Order: sequence, then C-alpha cells, then structure tokens
Amino acid sequence: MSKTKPKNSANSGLRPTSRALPIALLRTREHIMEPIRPMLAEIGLTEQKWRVLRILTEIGPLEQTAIARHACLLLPSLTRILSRMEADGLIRRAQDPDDKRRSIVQISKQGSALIEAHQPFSNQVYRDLEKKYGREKLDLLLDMLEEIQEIKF
Amino acid sequence: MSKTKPKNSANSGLRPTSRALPIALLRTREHIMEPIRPMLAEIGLTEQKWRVLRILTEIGPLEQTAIARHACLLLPSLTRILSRMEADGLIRRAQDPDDKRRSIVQISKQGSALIEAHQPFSNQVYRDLEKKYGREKLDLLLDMLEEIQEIKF
DNA sequence: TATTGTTATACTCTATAACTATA
DNA sequence: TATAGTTATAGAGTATAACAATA
Repeated sequence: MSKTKPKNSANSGLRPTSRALPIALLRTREHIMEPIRPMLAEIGLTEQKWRVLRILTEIGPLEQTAIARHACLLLPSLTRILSRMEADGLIRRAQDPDDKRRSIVQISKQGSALIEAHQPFSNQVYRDLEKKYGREKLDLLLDMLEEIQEIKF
Repeated sequence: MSKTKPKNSANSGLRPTSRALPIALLRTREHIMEPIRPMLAEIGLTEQKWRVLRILTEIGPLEQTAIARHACLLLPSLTRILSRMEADGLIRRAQDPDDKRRSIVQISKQGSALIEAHQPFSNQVYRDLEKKYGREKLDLLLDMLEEIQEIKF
C-alpha cells in the first residue's frame, strides 16, 4: 500500500528523479525504444533519420525549417542528415520556385518503401503496448502529452 | 468537436507522429526543456551531467553501472563524463574495498552546492508547470510514465 | 567464466557563429 | 534588414568491440 520512500541522504526538498518530468520522459522513451532500436539498426537508420521519414510521410513535401521543428532537430544537424539521406536516395530536395531561399524536401519512392516495409513491425509494437498498458490509457497519455506541448512557458 | 485530420498524401495506415509515443515523448521533453536549458548553459552543465548530479543527490554514493542505468547513459559515455566531472570537482570516485572492480561515485560539496543553488529555479519551473497544467494531472502523468517503465517488452 | 569499468574508434548529434543567397 | 539554409568548428554523446583487473 504505502510506497517505499527512497532512503537518501542529501535530498533536501528536491523531487525524486522519478517525479522530475524531463527525466521521467527520457526514461520512458528509452524504455519504449529498447525493442525498436534493433529494427532501426537493421535497416541502417538513425532515430533522427527515421523521424524525418515519418514526418515527410505524414505531412508531405516540407521545407527544412518545418522539418527541423517537427523532428526536434537543429537546422545545421538537419542539413547534414538530409545530405546523407539524399545521397542514399531516401529523400529529394528541390528549390522552391516561389521563394528561392527555401528548399522543399520530399520523400523518395525508396524512402516510402522503407517506411512501408517497417509498418507491420511498428504496428505490432504499438499493439503490444496497447495490450500491456491499455488502449484507453495509452490514448489518454498521448492526449496529455499533446496538451503539455501547447503550454506557453 | 471533431478533430481535424491531417490532409496528407502517403499516410496509409501509419499513426500520425503526434500519436507515436516515442516522438510524442521526445517533443514533450524538448518543450519542457526549453526554459531549463539556458539555466544549465549558464552553470556550464550538460543535461547528462545534470542528471548524474541529481541521481547522486537522490540515491547517494553509487557504482557506475547503476548510475548509467538511472541516467540513461552508456557506460563508456559515463566514464568520460565522470572523468570530466571529477576534474571539475563535482564528484569523487573511490574504489570499493569489498569488490575492487567497482568504483563508488559520490557527489562533492561543490556538486551539492550547484544542485542547491539551482533548486529555487527548478522548483519555480515545476510550480509554473503545475499551475498551467494542473497539479493532479501532472501527478497522474508521472504515475502513468512510471507504469510504462515497468512494462516488460 | 563472468563482471566492472576503461580505452579505442568511428560515427553522429549539439550548439553557436559566420556566411551566402534571397526576400 | 530579415529569413532560409549552409558551412565551419568545437565539443559531446552513441555504439561496439577489445581489454585489464577482479570476482
């Protein structure tokens, strides 16, 4: 019934790390990613590249500043990542004719094929999570996470 | 009432990224970290070093394998991080007399002082979050995150 | 034989600033 | 003047393997 308190020494008034949101989010993410990482390693994609492909699949052709925002990447990082992905044939870049500073990034057939080939695995991981955690609770959690992201600090 | 669906092209049966838990967790964490990062930069700590200090404060002297697990770091990364932190006087390492393979890491006075000096800021960020998001909801969210971390995949 | 931690290596990401081209 | 993206650079983290010391 009663939770065991950490028997610590110098913890004067600081929340335990399990109740510190940034750390809790990180640990949860690491835990969730554990079964997913071997799959990404197998198809030779970093998590970052994977996110870029997912976002391009979801939204469609997109300028780089927007991709960086959606994928939680800095623009200089994205530049390098996209160069490599373009060389690997996963995406294409084209100058925006209306604003020549912009370049529009689009997923390639090969990139789409990679996403599609992975989809059964991804869905299976998700179903497993639904089964072990509960569909409604998972849905609620995703709602709650979205709501936090809308807060202005 | 009805949620607006993303008007995308090739999104055949894949969850939107906002409903993919690893991405949602990452975005939420980035959003939360935004006001915290300038503070860390000011005191010259990376997020990783900050986590190590927090964990040592919470649990007390700890061997490196355990720190790595709690802080979501690989052991080789931790080795380098601790070397630097030891040189900077933030932690101390001592060989475990009972098992000479192990080394026990302990936070130093200077490290504790850094944590303490930061505490008002940390608490303020947390209160701000409670105020804008709701204390009960935040507590529920932390409970839910802890529960996910206990799932066996 | 297995475990703790270190070292080595190659790759990747982060963070910041300076820069180019365009608006 | 401001913005989109690139390049440069220094620092840091990731991932894997090999290793030494100890159990």
